Amino acid sequence: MSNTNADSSKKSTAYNPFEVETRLYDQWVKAGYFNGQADSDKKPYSVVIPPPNVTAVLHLGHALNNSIQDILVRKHRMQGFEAEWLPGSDHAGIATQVIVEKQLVKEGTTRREVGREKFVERTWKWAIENKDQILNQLKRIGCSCDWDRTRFTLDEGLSKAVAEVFVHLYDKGWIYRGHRIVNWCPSCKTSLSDDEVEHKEFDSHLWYIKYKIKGSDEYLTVATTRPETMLGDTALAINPKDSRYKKHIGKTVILPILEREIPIVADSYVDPEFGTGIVKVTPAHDPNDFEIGKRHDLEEVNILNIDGSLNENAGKFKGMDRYDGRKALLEELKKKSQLDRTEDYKLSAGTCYRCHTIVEPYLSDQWFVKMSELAQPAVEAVKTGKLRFHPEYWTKTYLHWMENIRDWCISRQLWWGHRIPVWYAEDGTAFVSVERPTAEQCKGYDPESLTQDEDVLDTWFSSWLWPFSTFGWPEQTADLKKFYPTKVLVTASEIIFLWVARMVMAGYEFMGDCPFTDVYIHGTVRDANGVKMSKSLGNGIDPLEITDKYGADALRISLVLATPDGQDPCVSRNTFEVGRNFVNKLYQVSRFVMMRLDDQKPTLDKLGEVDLVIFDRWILSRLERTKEQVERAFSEFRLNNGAKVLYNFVWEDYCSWYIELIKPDQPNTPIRKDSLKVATYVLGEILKLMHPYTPFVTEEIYHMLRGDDADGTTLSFGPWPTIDSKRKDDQLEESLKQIQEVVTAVRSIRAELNVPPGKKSDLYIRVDSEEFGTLLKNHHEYFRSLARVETLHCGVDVKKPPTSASAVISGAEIFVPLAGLIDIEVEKKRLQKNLDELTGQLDKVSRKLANADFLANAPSDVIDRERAKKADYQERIERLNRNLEQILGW
RNA sequence: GGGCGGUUAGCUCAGCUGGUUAGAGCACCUGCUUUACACGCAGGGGGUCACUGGUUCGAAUCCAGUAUCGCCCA
Repeated sequence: MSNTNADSSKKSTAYNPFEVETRLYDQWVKAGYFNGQADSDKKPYSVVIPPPNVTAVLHLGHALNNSIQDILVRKHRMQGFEAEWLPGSDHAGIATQVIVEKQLVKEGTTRREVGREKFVERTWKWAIENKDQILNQLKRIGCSCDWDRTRFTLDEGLSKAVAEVFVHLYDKGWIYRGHRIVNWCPSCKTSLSDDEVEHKEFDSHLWYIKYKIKGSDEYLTVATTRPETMLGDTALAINPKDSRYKKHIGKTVILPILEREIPIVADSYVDPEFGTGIVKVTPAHDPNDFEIGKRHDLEEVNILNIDGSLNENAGKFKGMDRYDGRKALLEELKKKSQLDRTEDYKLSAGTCYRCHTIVEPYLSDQWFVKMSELAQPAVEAVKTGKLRFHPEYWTKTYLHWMENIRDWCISRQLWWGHRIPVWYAEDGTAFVSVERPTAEQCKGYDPESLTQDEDVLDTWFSSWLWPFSTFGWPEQTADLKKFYPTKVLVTASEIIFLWVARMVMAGYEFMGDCPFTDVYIHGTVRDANGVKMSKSLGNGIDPLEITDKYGADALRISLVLATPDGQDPCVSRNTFEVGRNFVNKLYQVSRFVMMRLDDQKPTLDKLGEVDLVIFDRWILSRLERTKEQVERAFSEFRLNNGAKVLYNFVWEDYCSWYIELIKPDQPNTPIRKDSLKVATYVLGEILKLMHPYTPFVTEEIYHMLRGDDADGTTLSFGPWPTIDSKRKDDQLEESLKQIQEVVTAVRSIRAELNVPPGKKSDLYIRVDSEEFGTLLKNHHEYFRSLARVETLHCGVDVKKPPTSASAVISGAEIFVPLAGLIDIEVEKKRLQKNLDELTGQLDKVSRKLANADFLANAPSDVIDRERAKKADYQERIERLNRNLEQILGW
């Protein structure tokens, strides 16, 4: 911001992504690059998108999730796979219904007033208007989805799949209707599955209530966190082994306020340590009490309406909200002296994952899926390695849940969703069928007189079929044949149970095969303070705002660079500068190469016959190493690593060293022809390796370099760089490291002694070996401008020129004559610092080598290495000392 | 209460099967209108690797425990 003046005085050549990105994306879609072909001979690589809710707008979590998928899909498309990335969205039963209901309330009406048919119609309208919003936003960030195959969980085909699955499981006896305690959200007015409930801690109290024993003046005191449920108590329970209360078993107590007489029962569920060791039993409002009630044949008294208010069973509290009722009831108990005491208590309570209201355990008739058998093959899949999690440790979480799996409550008291395919006759006889039963199916009953179950199915009951219902199941389509099973599922950890595990079960049950082989779990995006981004906190960053500001490529690569394996990325607005800068760097170096190419035709895809100098061979060696590391990163699902490897290779090896090395001393002198070919070829490989991460800028540069018409030229189909290990040369890389050390040493001297950058200086190097000397002499034309060298003197018996600054590196002594420029104090400090460092290291290594145990036990190559180190340190210290003494003599 | 993960430079993180001079990016300091790039170049400062104990010739790395933060499950 402070250099606005500099910006305006010089025309900026910075990369401008906006025009590029929209233009290229249109081209790609028009050309059909993203459309998977079911009849292709290529091996499939298919991925289904975790369908975002129709209610969702794009947030950074989506951006990260979909960037990762796009990177994987694009890479495999380049590798020659038939890539298919199927997009879509899910109808999000509760969330969507809540939105439309709110609209109705604003209009002064309710869904019941409007009626089911009209309400569903209206919700559809809303869904159609909104369901493409987030998918369109994904286009902005460059996702290469097959848009022609976009699906919605309420599409006809997918709905048919849901009904088929319901009937299939019902026929197998794995779907049943039960009178059970479920999690009830009084705000959404529906049941929730266990996995849709989030437990949170609250500061609350433990209330001690006194129950009078009938026919006595004695009281029994009970501790409870939910006093209002007392109104539904139908017993007190004690542990049969609890000697304190044994004598009361079989007696009855009088329920305060309602004055109902209820029994005292013995049940081993009761924990004598908790509270007073006596518990109140409310079978209709607590899952454990429900079980106790079953065992003791207790009455179930429901005291709540579906909105959480107290019903007629609550006596004088009828009509009050549950918490107002609690207050009133406590007042009343106090008045009657039946509230013994109140203690502070940390309460863990379930909340609705959609609206965060505290859920109530609620007794009702619901449909359940029996899970134990379904889970078996899903457990096997992981144990046999057929299904792998990345990072691997998620396997444990998955298995733990699978092995303790509980039945799944799938009915929801909503109107928006797949209506349960069950029809009832007036006498309650139920018929389960994909469509309304025919006369034949419901023998004896008039099909028209049947009424369909009022409830709809859990949204996850449709999304667990997503990997195959989207490809046409239950029809045996060509798509299904080609693209199922999919390859990888990419998601955050929050929905491993809700979605991933269930998909695996459905895959085995209905397709006979695991729906994917790899599950890639990435972190959840947090803000700079490590707090989860959320709408309610308002700490989110809009990915489109970032895209507008920095471009989609910058957004993508920044996110990936910021996301460590399996950990949560902490992201702030300037996180994205990293990617923006990187994209620009790539663009700038490409501009440079292009300018130097002039009319030469670039050799982007292969190197051809070239005469290589050492630096050419070096960058080619580094390139191969980079390819290997990138490939490894992909195979291990460590995209973050892959991005870092590319970042370093491009910035350090390619831009800072290679391009600078081959740049001629004088401006406007052409670069050595074959080195330019190498530079161009390496750039081409960089573009390909980076294309999955930053598709736009790489494609744009590719077009620019080729100079041909953009149409029909694309990196989308590769070729993906292949590895040529023969080009790797460890020794060569070592030699280059030495040259780099020389350059760095000279630069360091010049910088620390404040030599004006424009002033060149001579360079004297005393080398230990002729070999090193020859290497430096033969190539000094290349590095002399990097070190600002006027004349190089190099050899085994070079003498230190008077008043020169010095540096000591392995195998060489470096002298820079600086008559009149040298500050003795500064130079002394420099050398002394260096000396101190080396002395410390020598000390360490000497002690090691003086240790007889070390010499006896360590492998010989380790010992040799330590000895070599020691010799090197000694040599360098000696030289530093000599140089220091000389200065002192000045 | 059970399980999982983290704790390495001011910040965000690398560091694979123990032997590296503990690295990178950002931030910071110094210098620079150097032939693509100030969204840049060069140089530099900064870490008792959470703690304690153990294994080992040798531990950031392996083991045990403690502390602390986070997530999941109950």
